[in-house]
Amino acid sequence: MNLREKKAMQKKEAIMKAAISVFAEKTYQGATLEDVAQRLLMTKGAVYYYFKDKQDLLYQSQVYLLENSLNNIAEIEESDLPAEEKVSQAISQHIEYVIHERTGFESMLSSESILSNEQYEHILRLQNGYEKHFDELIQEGITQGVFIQADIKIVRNLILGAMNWLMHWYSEGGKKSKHELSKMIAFYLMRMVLKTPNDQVES
DNA sequence: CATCGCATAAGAATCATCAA
DNA sequence: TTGATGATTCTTATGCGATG
Repeated sequence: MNLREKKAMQKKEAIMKAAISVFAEKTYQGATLEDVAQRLLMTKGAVYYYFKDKQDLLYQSQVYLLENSLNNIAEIEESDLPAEEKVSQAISQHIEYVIHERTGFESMLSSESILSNEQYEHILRLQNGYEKHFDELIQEGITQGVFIQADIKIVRNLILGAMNWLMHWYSEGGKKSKHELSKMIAFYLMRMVLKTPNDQVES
């Protein structure tokens, strides 16, 4: 990727981030591309230079968020941390990202009706890919004997469900920083799968 | 009251054109 | 040549009075 392409990517990223927050504030239908453009002190013509149309902007924004999540978890998976630590990190990192880009993830829930089938299917594939990474991390813990013999799918959905529900109750003004909070939640969720001393004795 | 037709507005998308 | 502009055209939604 040459310099020019990198620059263009940065610009696209900036537009996508602006779009995510504008869509979150005014809803997709309620927001105009002028709103998005104004946030970056550009004109809507410039937005059309980078994106085919409004729907394309929404689609690419969501792909962008998901791909970032995927990269994050893949990085953790490839690291040489103990399995227990990997899952714990994946959880707290997911939480911090969801809080950080809360608005974008919220709108992902309602985008099914807006995006084309192909677009939505691609989003789903990315989500599945993310879940798969999570499953692999959990499996690792089980194989290494630090987690209980759990049903991976159920455990994964419980963890993801708990994390994604967070965006409904999290508030900026809370006492805990998002870092503290994510660590706490990771701690609680981990207890669902971690072996306790009792488990160790049995097996 | 329902609805038809029309005016108006707002937003989406295109296009000629410009500056760096 | 590329990125960006802003005027424009196209499209859709909204209001609203006239008409049956």
